Amino acid sequence: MTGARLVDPDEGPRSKRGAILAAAIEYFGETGYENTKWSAIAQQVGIGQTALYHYFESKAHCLLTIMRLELQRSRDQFVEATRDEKDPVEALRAAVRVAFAVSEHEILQMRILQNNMVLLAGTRTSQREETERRAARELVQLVERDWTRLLTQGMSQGAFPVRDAHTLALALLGLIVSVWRWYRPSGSTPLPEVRDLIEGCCVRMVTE
Amino acid sequence: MTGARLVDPDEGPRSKRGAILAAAIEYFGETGYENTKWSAIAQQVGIGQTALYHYFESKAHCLLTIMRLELQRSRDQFVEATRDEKDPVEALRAAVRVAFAVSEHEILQMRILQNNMVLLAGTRTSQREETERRAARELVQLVERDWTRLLTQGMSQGAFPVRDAHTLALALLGLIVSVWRWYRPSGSTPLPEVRDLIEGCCVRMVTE
DNA sequence: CAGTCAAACTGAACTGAACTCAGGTTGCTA
DNA sequence: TAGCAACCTGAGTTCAGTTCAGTTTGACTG
Repeated sequence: MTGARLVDPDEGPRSKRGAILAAAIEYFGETGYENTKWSAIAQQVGIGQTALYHYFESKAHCLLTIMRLELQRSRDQFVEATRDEKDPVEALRAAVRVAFAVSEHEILQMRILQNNMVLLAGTRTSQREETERRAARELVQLVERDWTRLLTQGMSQGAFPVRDAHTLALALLGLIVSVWRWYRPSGSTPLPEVRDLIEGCCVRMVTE
Repeated sequence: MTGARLVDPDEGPRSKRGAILAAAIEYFGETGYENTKWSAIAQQVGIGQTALYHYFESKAHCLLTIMRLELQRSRDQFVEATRDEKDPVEALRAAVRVAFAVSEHEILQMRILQNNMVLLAGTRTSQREETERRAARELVQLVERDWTRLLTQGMSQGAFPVRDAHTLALALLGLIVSVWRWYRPSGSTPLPEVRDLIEGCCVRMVTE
């Protein structure tokens, strides 16, 4: 476990960093990043707007932190779920299932991640923002490599027909994360049902 | 053909609306919506910033127009490509192929659409923005219904195993449009290759 | 070919949300 | 109980998007 909790271990006892992140996840996830006022988060936490700058360099820095934390968490989960699974098909199934084993807060974080992916492309002007951005980008590439490796291993073992593993990995990832664009806990299809359908799709996409 | 050209038929001969849309697609697509200054588009077109407001109520109104136009165009293409195709599998293949039969400018528009989908969720305060937003949302729902119908028909004909057609349609759509998040014409994998891979994935997802 | 009018445009001023500044307060540690 | 780092604040700044109050352009009419 690399560790991706909202509460950093090395922060003071009266720090509101965790509370700010929690409030930001709520607002950014429900209302959207552009649509939520930075000051609304301050109000929710019960501090003045300017106090936010004690913890984050900017609104974007906060967003990037949320995205990086979620990437870290989901990657850790992937690694743990697939580590000692020898059978490629079972490894793939485990990877998909763990991607959908999320709390309501984590659903919001995935949504935030998907809706603001574009932020990871261009470089940031401020120091700490750029650091978070690079870390997040790095994690995205790691995740892509993880999935690609899972596929190449399956192909070399003969479990999957040989195809462009990297592009196929991007396709699998695209399919899985696209769910967070439309899925709502209040919706008509429960998550386990979605999960099972997507799991089947992923397996069929790769095998045969 | 419903018609989704950049140049509206009922606009004056010295109108710069088309030029503004073209410039906006370039900037929003390459640099991102938030990252491009509204005034940069004015400069590109060769007018003052305030002249933009003669054509669009706001920067967001321009963006929503671009998104609506692209939705309209791609839906028209889908309808035309699948209209008189009886075989469900062939209809599916045709739908996927036409989704990837796009110009470079249309690739940018698809990217813009994907990166700003979140805008279609919340209501807009200004009149014309809200009109465009509703039109775009309506089109999204039509597209989802088109794909769902394609699947239900295939299922009732026994060409596809019976599954939750709507969720499966969302999955197919998610898979296809996710390509525009990472695909670059300058990248290593050419679009026809991507198209063939995705086409195969879609067919395998749905059949068997 | 002068007059008219709507379309097209402009510079200056306004707005609001993100952010900076110049300090003030709190409570843990020694 | 003194020091000091973490934590916080109100007042002010910035800047992109937007509004305002007109001015220019050119197609069409009489």
